[in-house]
Amino acid sequence: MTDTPCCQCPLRSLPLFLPQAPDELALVQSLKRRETTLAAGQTLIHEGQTDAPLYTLLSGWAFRYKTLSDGRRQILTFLLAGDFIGVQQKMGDASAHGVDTLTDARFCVFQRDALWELHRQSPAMGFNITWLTAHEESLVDDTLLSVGRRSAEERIASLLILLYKRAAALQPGTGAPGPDTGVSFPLTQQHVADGLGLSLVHTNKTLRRLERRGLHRIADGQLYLRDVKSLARLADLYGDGMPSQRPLV
Amino acid sequence: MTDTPCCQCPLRSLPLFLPQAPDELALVQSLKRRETTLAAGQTLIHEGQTDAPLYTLLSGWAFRYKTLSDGRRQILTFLLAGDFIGVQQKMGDASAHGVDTLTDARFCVFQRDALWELHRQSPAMGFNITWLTAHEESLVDDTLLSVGRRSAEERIASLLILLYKRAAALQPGTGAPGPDTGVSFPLTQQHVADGLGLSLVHTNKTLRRLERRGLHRIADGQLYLRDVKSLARLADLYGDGMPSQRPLV
DNA sequence: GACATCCTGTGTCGAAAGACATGGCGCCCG
DNA sequence: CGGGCGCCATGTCTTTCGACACAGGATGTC
Repeated sequence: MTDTPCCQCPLRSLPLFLPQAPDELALVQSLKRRETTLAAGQTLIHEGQTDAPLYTLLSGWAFRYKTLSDGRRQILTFLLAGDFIGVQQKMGDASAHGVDTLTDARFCVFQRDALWELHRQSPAMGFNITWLTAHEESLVDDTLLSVGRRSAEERIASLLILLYKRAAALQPGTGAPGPDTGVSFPLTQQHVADGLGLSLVHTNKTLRRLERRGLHRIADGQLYLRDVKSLARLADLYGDGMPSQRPLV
Repeated sequence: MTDTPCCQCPLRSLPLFLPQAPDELALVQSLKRRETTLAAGQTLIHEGQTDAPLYTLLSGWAFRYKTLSDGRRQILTFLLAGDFIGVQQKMGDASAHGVDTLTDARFCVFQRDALWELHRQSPAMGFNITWLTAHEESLVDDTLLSVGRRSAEERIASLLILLYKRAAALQPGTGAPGPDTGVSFPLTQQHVADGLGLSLVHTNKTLRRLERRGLHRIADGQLYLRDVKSLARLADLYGDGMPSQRPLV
């Protein structure tokens, strides 16, 4: 598979992403080093790695995580196409979190000083980076609320809805979450558990309970929300509509 | 109390903060609207508020939080002098969080479009904003690891160490955390509980247990770390030294 | 001074979630 | 084609943490 020029990036034609001015696109292109592909279950950035470059996730799923020394793992956020990776490790510092793939995934690789060059050469792109970073933080904020204050059922309901929305926004043609429109859902129950601060067993039992109550269904790597209303009520999410348009670097 | 020009801001003379070029300082000054003071326990930004301006916390303590509709509250991060507030709000719909003060606090108020103007007029300041936003996210990441995967004792040990370090870095003359050098600690046990996803009662009992074991002491609004080694081991923190230098907007 | 409020401290009890064990199913692979 | 492995499922038992109840000290206020 050969690299695609930024201006032909298939992501950019999705309605989820804001259009980019040609000169900004050229700037991004100039900072891009190459593309790279990783199989499912591989590590893109090791926890504690010092010299990780910047990436944009082009396709597939991944996740950021931290672990304790005895192996306990917390997934911080799930990464979908369009997510920008690596801003958090402050320049020259060790990356505080690891990044692993959930599926086969393709990444756009930027040179190390791209973060500064983007700011220097284009205030608009700098602003976009800030936007993406702040957005990413708000995802962590939401998860922290869940893990800190929601019950296991509520956490799972919340996760299913939020991931469904993000995945659907990347799947052109997926309309409102209906009982029979599925989105790709590559997480194992272990990932759900690690993302919500639950044990694997308890996650399994809770998922089964919700499924038996007819709230959702997971089969063949697809997630179906069979009763969004009930899920949203459970999660205490007054979730309006689809995520708003966002920049793409 | 009258406003202080940015160039005389007492924070800037602290070794914690990077020095700023004069023209950047002038830019920040030009976007500053005024200063404002809030008493302890007041709300600076309401959850769900859409048009909040940007702030820098000049002195005192505050915290960001989210609540569920039945009142359960999760504190996302604690804010200390130098923290920049409101980047997430500018992004529109998602994740409004509230900001309340813990102590009397003084804020620097910026006009609403300061975020964009900083990027536009100074790439270096834009980069600083990104840095601060990424840093803030890494604090939430740490908390999420705690709340998701650490036991109550471990969470509290971790919180005490991290807050101690942040507070000490703002208190010139505070050296290494010793058994008898205290830092200001204005949190009630309810705040600790809400920051760690614990109940008030369980927080109280856990704090008392650690205190009786001689790991720390809290008295008269001061926090003393009496056995940093043990605390760090408990928290699984390979905490090196003081926080590194950071920009100040 | 009587009272109200806020914060801390403790005890008992129950519920939610974790630990451990075991089994089944699909899949890959030698 | 049998064995190993990863993931899902479920039962039982234990632990952690939360809910409720109540008490005491400090502070503020009328």
